[in-house]
Parts: sequence; C-alpha cells; structure tokens
Amino acid sequence: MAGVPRRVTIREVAVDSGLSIATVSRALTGSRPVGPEIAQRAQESAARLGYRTDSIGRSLRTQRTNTLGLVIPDIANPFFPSLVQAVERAARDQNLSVLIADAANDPGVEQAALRSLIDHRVDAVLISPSHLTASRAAITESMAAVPLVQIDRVIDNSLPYVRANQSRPVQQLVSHLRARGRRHFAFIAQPDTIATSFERESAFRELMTDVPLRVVSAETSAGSGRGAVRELMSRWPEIDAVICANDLLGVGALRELRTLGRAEVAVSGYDDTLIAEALGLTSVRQPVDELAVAAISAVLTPDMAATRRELECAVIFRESTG
Amino acid sequence: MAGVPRRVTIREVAVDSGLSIATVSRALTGSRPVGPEIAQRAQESAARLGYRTDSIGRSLRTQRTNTLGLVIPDIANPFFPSLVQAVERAARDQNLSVLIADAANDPGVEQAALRSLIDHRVDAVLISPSHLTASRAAITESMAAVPLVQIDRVIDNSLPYVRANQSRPVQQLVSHLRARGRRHFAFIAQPDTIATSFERESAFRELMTDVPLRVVSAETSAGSGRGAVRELMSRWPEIDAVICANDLLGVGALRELRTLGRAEVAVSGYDDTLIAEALGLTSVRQPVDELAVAAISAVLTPDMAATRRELECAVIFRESTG
DNA sequence: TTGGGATTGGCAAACGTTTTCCAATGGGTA
DNA sequence: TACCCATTGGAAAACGTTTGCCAATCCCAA
Repeated sequence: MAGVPRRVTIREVAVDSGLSIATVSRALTGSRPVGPEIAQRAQESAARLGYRTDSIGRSLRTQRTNTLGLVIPDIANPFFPSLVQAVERAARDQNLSVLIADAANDPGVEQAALRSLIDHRVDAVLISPSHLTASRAAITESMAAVPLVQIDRVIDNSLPYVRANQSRPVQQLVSHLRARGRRHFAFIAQPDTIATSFERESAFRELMTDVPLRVVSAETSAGSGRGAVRELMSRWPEIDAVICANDLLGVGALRELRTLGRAEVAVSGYDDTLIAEALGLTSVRQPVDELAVAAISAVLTPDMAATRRELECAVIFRESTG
Repeated sequence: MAGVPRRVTIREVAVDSGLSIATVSRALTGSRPVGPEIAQRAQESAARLGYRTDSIGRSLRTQRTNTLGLVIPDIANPFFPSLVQAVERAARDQNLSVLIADAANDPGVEQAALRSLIDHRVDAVLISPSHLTASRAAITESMAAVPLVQIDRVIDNSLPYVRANQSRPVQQLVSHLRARGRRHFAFIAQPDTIATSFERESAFRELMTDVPLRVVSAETSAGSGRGAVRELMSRWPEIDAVICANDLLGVGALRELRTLGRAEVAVSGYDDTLIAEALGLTSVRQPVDELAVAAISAVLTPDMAATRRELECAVIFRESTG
C-alpha cells in the first residue's frame, strides 16, 4: 500500500511562504495578530502544501490534548451508548475528542482504564462509576492527576457530579398508576451497588411505607426479569403494577407476565432505550444531552470543585401502563 | 480542587537515581540491556517518585501514539456497542487504546471524524462505513494518511477488510425454515446503502428465484418494522416466515404480527443483540471478537494491502421460529 | 602483555509545535 | 525634529521522550 507519506511540517510552510515558523504559527492559530498580507501568505502556503498541525507537537508544547476521557461501566447496557453519543456531541461543540473506556462492570478494569486515560494525558475525565463502593479508590486516585466529574451515576456527593434525579420519576410513576386505580406495587431491583439503581429502589421503598413492600432483586438481564416476575407473582398474586429498575428487566417482566396470562399488570422500565419504544414499555428518559453538556462545562471550569448539578428526567408513558 | 500537580519527568528520575536520562529510559522501556544493579536503581527511583512515562513526549519522539481509531456508523444501533467492546478488548491485549468516533449515520460527520482521528495521529483506523457509496471519498482520502481497514461493513473489495459472510446465515435460515414446513417467505430490508444489509437482502433474493419474491424496505426502527409487516401481510396473506435485516425490525415484526393475530408466522432478526435474546427472537450472531482481533492484526501488519478476511456467523435459533 | 570485541553508560540531537523575548518599523504627539 | 509607544516579525527556548553515536570498561584469546 501507499505507505504513509511524511507529513508536512510547519517548517516547510515557513520556508515555502518565506516567513518564520513563529509567524506561520501565529497566522494559523491567531494566537497573536499578524499583518493581513502576511496572514494570507501563510494560509495559502499551508493550504497548498496540505499542512495540518501536528497535535502531538502542539500537545507537548501546550500541555493540553483537547481530549476528554469517558469511563462507562458497561457499553453493552443500552443506556450508555446514548450517553456516549451525547458526550461526543457536546465534546465536538468544544472541539474536543473523546477517548472512551469501558469498565466492563469490573472495578479492576475500571481502575486500569482510568490509569490508561491519564497516561494518555486526557485533559479531563467523565466517569459513570461501575460500583457504589469499589470504584471509590480509583476515582480519588485519579482526581490527583486530572479534573474529574461523575456523570449520571454518583457514588460520592463530596466530589463533583452531574446527575439526574432518580427518585422523582419513580414518584411520578407510582402516583400516575395510583390515579389510574393501581394499588399493589412491586419493584424489580438491580444490584444495589449500581448507584442509580440504588436510588430508584430507595425512592420506591419510601413510597411504600404505609403499604406492603414488594421488592425482589435481579441481575441486569431480561432473563433475570422473567424470573423475578415469577417470584413476585407467586408470592403476591394481587400485584397489579411492576416497576423495573431498567428497560431490560422491564422487557423480561412484560414477557413473563404475558406467559403467565397476567398481561393486565402494568409494567414500567427505566432509561427509555430503543427496546422500550419498540415494545411500548413505559420508561424514564434521562436528559443525556443536558447531562453531557453540563458535565463537560463543569469539568472544564477552573472552580470545578464547586460543581454539583442535578437535572430532571421525564417519564414516557406507553401502552405497558395502560 | 487540588489543581493538578506537576508530573514527574524522566529527568527527575535520572537525578534521583544518579543515572543519565538515557539509561533510565532504557532501564524502563527495555529498549536496550542495562546492568542489573543499574536497572534496579532506575526502577526504584521511578517507583518512589511515581514516575509515569509521558505519552506525548514519547509519541513525539517515536511518531507512534499506540492509539487506534474506530469509526462506527451509529452507536445507537445496538450491534455496534458489541463491536466496540470487542475492539476494545482486542486492542487492550496489544496495549493499544481506542479512540471511538460515531458517524451518526452521516457521511459528512464520518468524514469529519476520520479527519479528526488522523489529526490525533492514531496509528491506524478501523471503519465500518456508514454508506455504501458516499463513504468512499473520505475513506480513500484517509488511506493516504494512515493504515485503514474496513471492519464488518465493506464497501470496497479492493481495499483491506475484515468481514463476516452475510449470505450464508440467510441461506441457513431459509433452509431451516423450509425443513420445518415454511413455504412463503418475506424479507424486511433496510436501506440498501448499508453494506451488510444489502448483502443480506441479495442473499434472500437469490434464494427466491423460483418462488414469489416478497421484499419490503424499512428504516432501521421497530416502528418501521411494524409498518412493513402490515404492508406484507395485506399484500401476501399467505406469508408464513419473515426474515428481517436486523433485530430491531424483527422486534417490530414480532409485535405487529401478534397484534394482527398472526403470531404463528416465523420471524428472524439479525445481529443477535440483547433484544433478540430478551424476546426469544431467532437471530444471527456475528463473530465480533474474531472480527476485532483479525482487523487489528490486519491493520498492524506491514503488508496490510493484502488483507482480506471473511469469517462466519452463527444462526441462533429461538422461539420466534418455532 | 596486548589487541579486539562485546557490553553498557552518557551526551546530545532530534521529534513539531507554541510562546517568550527582542528588535525593527511606523505613527502619533510634543 | 525628537521621543515614545504600539505593532508585528523573527530567533530561540522550551515541552519530555527515545535513540544514534561515542567512549569507557571488561573479558577473552592470542
């Protein structure tokens, strides 16, 4: 194949244009005014030679990479691609690139990922921690080396974060369903080491202080959702509404209820992924774009230490809740 | 917050250990043998001071970044997160990082993404092109600057690629269904500007040369899949098997068939995403891990020009096909 | 004893850029 | 006319690393 051709350097542009390297740099970056005729000469040469600033050279000098690190707990969880997309969009608006690292739900991998990002000299890190407690060490370690903000999942309130309120949507769901006559609620939870899930479950528990509490735990998969529903319905056949900690569990619940001939039971999911829309599953949409924008601006401001933002979700009602 | 502390440089390690910079470098990278006692001194100093090699300095000198660019057409398409994951795993094994760029199904964005990756001096690029024809220009442009290989979707056979055979699974599906008594097949296609979809559709068409051909086009969404099913069933009520170009369409088809009271019709999807498993939808699993490994090794070998690999998929049969 | 080769430490030169100085020019004011 | 200041071009010094060269040392063989 071609074999990659040597890149054009700023020195060659300088020679070609008869200007000094410094002047060419200034003409191209606008870091200081240059005479109009000079500027044009520099730009023309650069264009003709096909010069593109070498980001490595620039980074070495400026000590900035214009790159953001984003650590997500599990890209296979369909919520996170949408977060990735949002962060990429928001980053592009600031002329930043995004280095994505997947923790594969493993705090060990997460720690390695953080170190790798720091080694790559990212300017800042956004992280959605994989584990409520086990992620802490790596995060505090990282904060010594790079500005960092928790996004979506937050495991430490004393550190910067940008989050969405997870309890209000649960309240809205329950009151909406009560208004429509549902009385016997159940909740299918994920492991409570997932920060957001923990908050969703807590919100549900608080709403149930005066009535029987029906909660079962599940793993993050549709199969697990089905098993959870079987358990719920056999223990409490009176159940008429099931709130799930995410969409995948919701899908499993929906399917198993149909199998059991209890399709009249209301079901809701969480995260409003494609699946929810595809199946008419009521779900909760997180404001990913706003989260991304807020997180990036947070992590770039100097007084970032003060940054704590909480945004609101929107409940999307669909057929699964009648 | 802390304000990021200045990083420890190799010079400080040299001073601390009483060795020269060159020797420290060699002791740490192993680029040339050093005496055992010297090596230990260097390593101890580095460890004590918390030295981490600055990748920018290294990259400037070596002209390598140990970073791979991965351009995907649409991260919201649930197949691609699994590809991303596979590429990340394979890259980690080679001590490479992955810079992910999402083309948002837009060749314009895709071109910008490629340029951005090249500006970031990635060592190589893997790309799953967003458009059968419109992606061409940006790709050939990029190949002049960086080794590149098409992964999964291939739009130009004359350029390096690592792909999965898309027609064989369709053949297997059809013959499996025929063996089980299905006779009247239909296909729900995606836009034929998607390379893999185009191949799936072509395979189906070839199988139908002796029998009526029933194909409708749809967009990549469950809603569109439902509409497609309505159209199919009203035109050809005899249909007893629907093959869909991806899982999302399959979900839509499944749902609409149930609505129409035609749940006995067999349905298959493609890509074997979480959704397929959740709903018991027969689907086709692509060998993402093998694709990733092959693509990376391809793009790193010098005689990459010769690289053309084709791997095989596996059909995963589930309830939706009886 | 001496010569030669292998081993290994260090100096200094890159890699490509931005930016700090300095100098030169020109214009405006006294 | 003389002086000062603002403007803008250029030389050179970083940024942190790897590596080509040279030199020193050591060991072995003749």
